[in-house]
Amino acid sequence: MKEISTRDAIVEAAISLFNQKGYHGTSIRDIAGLAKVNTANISYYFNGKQGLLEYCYMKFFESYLELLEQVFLQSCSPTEKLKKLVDCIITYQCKNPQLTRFILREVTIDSQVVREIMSTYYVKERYIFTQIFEKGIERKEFRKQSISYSIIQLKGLLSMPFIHSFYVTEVLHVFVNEDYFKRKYLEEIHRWIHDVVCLNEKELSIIP
Amino acid sequence: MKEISTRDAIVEAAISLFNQKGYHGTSIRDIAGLAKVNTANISYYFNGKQGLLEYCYMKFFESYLELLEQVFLQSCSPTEKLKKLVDCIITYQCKNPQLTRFILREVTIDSQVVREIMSTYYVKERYIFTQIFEKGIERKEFRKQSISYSIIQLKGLLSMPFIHSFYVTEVLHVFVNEDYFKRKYLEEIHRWIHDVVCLNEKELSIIP
Amino acid sequence: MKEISTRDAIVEAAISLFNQKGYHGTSIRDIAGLAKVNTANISYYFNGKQGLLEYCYMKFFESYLELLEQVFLQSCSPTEKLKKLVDCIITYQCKNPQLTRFILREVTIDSQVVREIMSTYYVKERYIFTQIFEKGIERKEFRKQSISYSIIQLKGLLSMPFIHSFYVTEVLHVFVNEDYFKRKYLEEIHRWIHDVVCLNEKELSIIP
Amino acid sequence: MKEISTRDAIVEAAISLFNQKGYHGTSIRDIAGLAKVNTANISYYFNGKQGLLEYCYMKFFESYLELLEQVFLQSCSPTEKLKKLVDCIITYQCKNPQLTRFILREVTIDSQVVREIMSTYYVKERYIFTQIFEKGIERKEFRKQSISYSIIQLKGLLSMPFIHSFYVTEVLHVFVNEDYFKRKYLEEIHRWIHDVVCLNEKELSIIP
DNA sequence: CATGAATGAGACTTCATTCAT
DNA sequence: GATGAATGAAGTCTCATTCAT
Repeated sequence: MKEISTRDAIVEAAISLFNQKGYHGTSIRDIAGLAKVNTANISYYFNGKQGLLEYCYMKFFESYLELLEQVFLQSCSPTEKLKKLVDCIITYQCKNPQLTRFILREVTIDSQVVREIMSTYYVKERYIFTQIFEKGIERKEFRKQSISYSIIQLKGLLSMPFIHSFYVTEVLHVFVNEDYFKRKYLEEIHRWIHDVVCLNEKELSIIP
Repeated sequence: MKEISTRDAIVEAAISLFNQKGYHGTSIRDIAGLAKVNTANISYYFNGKQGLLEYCYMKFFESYLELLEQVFLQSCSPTEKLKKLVDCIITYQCKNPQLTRFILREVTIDSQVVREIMSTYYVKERYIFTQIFEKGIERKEFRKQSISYSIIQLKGLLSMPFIHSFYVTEVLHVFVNEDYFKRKYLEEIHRWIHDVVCLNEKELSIIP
Repeated sequence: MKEISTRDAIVEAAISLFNQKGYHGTSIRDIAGLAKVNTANISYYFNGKQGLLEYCYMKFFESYLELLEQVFLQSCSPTEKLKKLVDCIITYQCKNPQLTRFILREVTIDSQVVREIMSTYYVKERYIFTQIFEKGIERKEFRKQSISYSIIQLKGLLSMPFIHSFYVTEVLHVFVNEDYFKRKYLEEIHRWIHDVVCLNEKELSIIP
Repeated sequence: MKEISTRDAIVEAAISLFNQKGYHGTSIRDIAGLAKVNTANISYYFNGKQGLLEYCYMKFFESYLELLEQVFLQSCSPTEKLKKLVDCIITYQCKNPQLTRFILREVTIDSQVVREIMSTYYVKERYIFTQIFEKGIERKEFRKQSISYSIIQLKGLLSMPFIHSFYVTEVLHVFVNEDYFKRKYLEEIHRWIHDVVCLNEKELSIIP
């Protein structure tokens, strides 16, 4: 069996601890301790703690956006595409709950790196969302709506159970890591898409 | 003019900095510097940095829950009550955007204090939400639904623009602190209540 | 009933805490807290923590030396006088065990104040001891001996149970504050005086 | 020449300063300064100031008790054994006067660590003393006596010149670090053993 | 590739003291 | 005579990083 590499051990430990205690609340000693490697390796491999954080950002956003783009390029109706996108994101986040939570939290703090992420990854993400919404409205599948405000809602729905996983578990007793959650929650978002984003029959019938 | 007290100056500075850089990313020197007071005052008044954090938690949640309870006791239909509650929360959060963001972020990190908040304030909040949803379902104003999953969505919608205010501003160019935002976003949540939470006519007509 | 004065409350608290935790290990807040007075009073009455310490030194040594001098002036044989002195010192120390312990410990640390105490009080004490020993030797009540070395022994015997009261209680289960201890221990020192300091019959008989 | 290790330099400096100014009166900056090393090394090697203190305790008591046990296991008469023990202890203390003084003083302050020392090292020490005294009494070499009270006296004699070395030097002009002192003072304690602890001929002749 | 020693910077806290009241 | 606010200094400790090995 291949032993886990020092590098990977560090990343794994870092994600776990950044998730639990936040970036600033975690020391590289904690990380090295959990990963059972020497502290100096963190500087060696990632050029310091900051570098390790940036690596985590990259790890998350590179895959995340690749996923988005892949779905975006598929040819299907806007409604279908939006649903697929949502499935995809929830699936990705369910697979990486710790990384997701910590990134969603950390992205909340203003810093040079975060600004760069905003202006690259998040702008791309917005582009994709916007395109879908615009096409949907144009094709009369979607209700006329402020796309920005719809994105706010969508992102709220998509991130809530992950960033506040602690609340969801402790207070609502809903377990995000169970498969049941994923299916059920996707249904809920699909309903939101159908009832809030799309034109429903009632409204349709009003239009002459 | 009344001079601002040392104590209040500290709280104000703390909220601003905790919001910007996170609790762990902020030093008491930063806080004391911004508040233009001596560092030792933080220990003097709040029994240390941790105490200052706890004071902020209390400051936020005490008012927040008082608000919720006030609305909860009003006598009106569940739909009305839910709308009023949402208005109330958004108004409160708009008035205290920095405090809100930092609390929403910090509550994400597991710690003894956060567990206590979960088991007091958040449990009360859930109780209020649950009561309203149950009454709404009972009275056939609301669709039959999993209340927990509805709360997840609602809280996602309510918190998103505040916790991710940076994203909302920089990427979507929506300005949370403008009055326009509040009116517009409330409309959106009302729509969610109407289209997703409530029984709409279509469904009603199906029921014999 | 007369209420205990602020001043006295401070002294009492200080002695107790200096005894327990040492001078440097005690903060004036601790003292003020125990005495239930405001911290500023310590500076007010004693001109700071250092002043309070010096007051304690004085309180101990003034009475101590007065006692010694009183006994010294009595007219009786050197052996009797030495015994009386010992009784007196042990009685004094038994009455003020906390003060005694803390002074005996603190006097161990080199500082300006301690040097002054050495050169006043301790020099006087030595004078008294020396006089008695010299007279005793001269009168052939005492064995010929090095007075300095005898004083070392005597002071060791006199201070041990007080400075190491903790050890005496915990390890040897001898209770210094009981009246039995005082009687018993005085007997022991009297025996030391009789068997070690004095010329005993055997030796006497050798001398022609 | 072998360079002194950082670790050893710290210990040496600590002993010197703890001796001079007491544990609480010494700052780690002082220690690091004297040892000419970085302050952080103290936490690095000893896990904080408290850890350094505990190391000093161990350093003293481990050797001390090893010595005692070694002597204890020799086969000779109780009187001889007691004398050897005393020689041994005085020699050890003369070799480490600073460490001895500071330990004897610090052990005077109640704390968790001190309690542990009492219940391990001091209990062992008492056991050894007690065994010797019991055997001595049994064999009629020693006078019938309260062993606890004899131990108090013995320990008083053994520790006095070290814990109060400052007094001994300044007031009595006896120099503990000279070889003459050691020989002379041992004689004195031997006399105490002979005249106070042992049965002397006079008393022997009384017993039928 | 990996380690342990060592460091300088900076964080939090406590302390003794002062001052206006 | 007594108090509570406020402070500057100092103390301990942790942190991220570097370097020789």
